[in-house]
Amino acid sequence: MKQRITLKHIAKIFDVSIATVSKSLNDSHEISTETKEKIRAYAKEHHYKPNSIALSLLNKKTKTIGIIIPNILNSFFAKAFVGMEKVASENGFSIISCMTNESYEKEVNIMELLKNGTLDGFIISLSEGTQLKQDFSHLSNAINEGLPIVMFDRVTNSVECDKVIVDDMQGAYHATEHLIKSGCKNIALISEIHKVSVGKLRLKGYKKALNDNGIELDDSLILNVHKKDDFNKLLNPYIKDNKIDAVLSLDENSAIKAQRVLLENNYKIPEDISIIGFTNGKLPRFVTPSLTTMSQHGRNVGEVAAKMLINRLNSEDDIDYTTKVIKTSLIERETTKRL
Amino acid sequence: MKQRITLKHIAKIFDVSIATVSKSLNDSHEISTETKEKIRAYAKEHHYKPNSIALSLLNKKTKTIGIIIPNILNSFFAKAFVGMEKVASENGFSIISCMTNESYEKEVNIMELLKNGTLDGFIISLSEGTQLKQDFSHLSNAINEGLPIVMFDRVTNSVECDKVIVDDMQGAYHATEHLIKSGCKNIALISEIHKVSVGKLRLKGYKKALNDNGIELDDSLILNVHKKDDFNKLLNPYIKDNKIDAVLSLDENSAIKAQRVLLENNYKIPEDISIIGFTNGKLPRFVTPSLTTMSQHGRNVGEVAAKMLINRLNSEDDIDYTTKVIKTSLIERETTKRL
DNA sequence: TTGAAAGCGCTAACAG
DNA sequence: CTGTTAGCGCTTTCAA
Repeated sequence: MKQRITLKHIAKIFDVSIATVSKSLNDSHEISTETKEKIRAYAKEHHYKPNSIALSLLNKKTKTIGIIIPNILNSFFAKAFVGMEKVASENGFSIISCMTNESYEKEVNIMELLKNGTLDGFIISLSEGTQLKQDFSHLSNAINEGLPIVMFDRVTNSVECDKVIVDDMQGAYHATEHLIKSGCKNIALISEIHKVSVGKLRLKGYKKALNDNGIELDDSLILNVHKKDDFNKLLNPYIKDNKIDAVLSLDENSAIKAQRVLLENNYKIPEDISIIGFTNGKLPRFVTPSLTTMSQHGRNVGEVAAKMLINRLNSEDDIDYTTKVIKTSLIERETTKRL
Repeated sequence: MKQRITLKHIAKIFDVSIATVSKSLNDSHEISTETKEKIRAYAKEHHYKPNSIALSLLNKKTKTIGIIIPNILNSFFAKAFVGMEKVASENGFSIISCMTNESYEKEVNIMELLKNGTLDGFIISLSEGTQLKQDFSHLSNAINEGLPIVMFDRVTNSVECDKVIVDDMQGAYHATEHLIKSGCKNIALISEIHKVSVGKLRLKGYKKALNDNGIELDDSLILNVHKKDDFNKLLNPYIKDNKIDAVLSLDENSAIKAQRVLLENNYKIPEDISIIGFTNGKLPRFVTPSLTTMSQHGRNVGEVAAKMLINRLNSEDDIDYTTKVIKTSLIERETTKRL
């Protein structure tokens, strides 16, 4: 195992000072072309690489950003992550990533751990636990300590910072209206995410769409479910009495689960029952019949978030905080009737 | 924005030396309880955090590992990533992650970039480009420079290092034999990954299983496809003449794509045609009929890989390189007949 | 054109 | 018990 080569090594070789070597490698005009060339040649040949830890210590900048997401197995977050990684790497930033698994404690611990000088800033989507607890001091502390934060998707008004969100309410409104226009009147709403901000906003959009279209809200059609719930049992009451003609799912999984149950009960989709889901991963595309979904453009969300943070980090002066809204779009597939 | 608080600050406050403060906070017995307590109290109150960049420079250890994967949107890699993140965080390591998008150049660039002192070691699954080019010098260089590497899943014999692999050949063998035992004789093999090591191994397992069971290999049943290929066209010749009674897919997507086409052509699954796929993400579970797959236990692979690297980093003396093999297991669902 | 010195934040050996 | 010093690898005055 070779020792990593440092300025000191090179200095010794040529019997010059460390400063001379440093300046040579930085192509300073202070140094004679001759020395510069021999030093640079040597450095190249021996694959000299500046130690970025030393540089970080000196510059108080690490060119690294922390990305904190609830769960990378969720395809929206995965896509957002891909977008961030792309933008970061294009701009010479590295990414340190962590998953909270929806836990407030993990989120706080991670942030405490990473507020140790290794990062220039954070991009975060709040954990469910945090949105329940409504305690954001770990975030505001970070900002106070000079670590800028960009929040995306799951955000809070209680912290002032840059944000990238999806037009959740508008998206759900649009989806609901689409179902109504295609003739559906009894639209069940299924959600695994009623506890987080985006879930609440989407619910609002659903209600508003019903209202605007003169359909009375039937609370019994709103199903707040849990990941492990048995969809068969859940949906049975609605299926038996033909109570519903459409399902709007607010999260990634429940649309697919509902679809399975409906198919098993020999419903024709979309003739008998239409379905629209949120989050446009592989699942909706490959399922049979393929699922109409609201795309949240995860990759785009990620790109924008990373750009916002990097802009702030690269700029000298303070920039006003802004919130960018990414438009959702309805991807029509086979679980909805054509208008 | 508050300045980050340093030992120097605290030293000035109490008019003691920096060393005293350092020792106090490290609970050195050299310091009087009195001073120790007042200094620690102050530090706590003001949320003092040691600057880990400075510590890294001093210790020449960053407690950070780099994870390089082809693509996080692949659910095997995503699961492996989750496993690594878990183990790393349990052991106080941070993770810097990058995606190569299957590109050799990106892989090399990333590694060059990260060989700058920010990392203690790498965990990598080779990009398709690298496996095609068969140039691994960026990896062996890293090892020579004292950066240990653990390779997982897509590995190469050309580099000596720790490895975690899946028993790909055995897995494919098992899957093929399962199909044979359930009465299938004409088993089409579809693969998007014929260019990478694991794809080749799985192909071997398929061939061996046929051979061991007295079925002659029919090369025309081996379909090397590309992501964007139209599966309808691809499968048509086989479907038309009833040439196949089973499909074994070696990658994550093609099983599902094949299933779609077969369903559209009114085949009964598994009665007419059985299907087995590789990689056990959400897709196979939620699809109708649900898909029998070989699970590669991605999370487990990731955990083991991270443990291997961390063990090596934490241990003083050299450890012999080892290769761990994670067993695949067949998850029987609805696309195969019960034996 | 080159070098000496200071400093980024911290620890550790050694002195006092 | 406390402080001084040196040093991790690097850049940047300032002096020679």
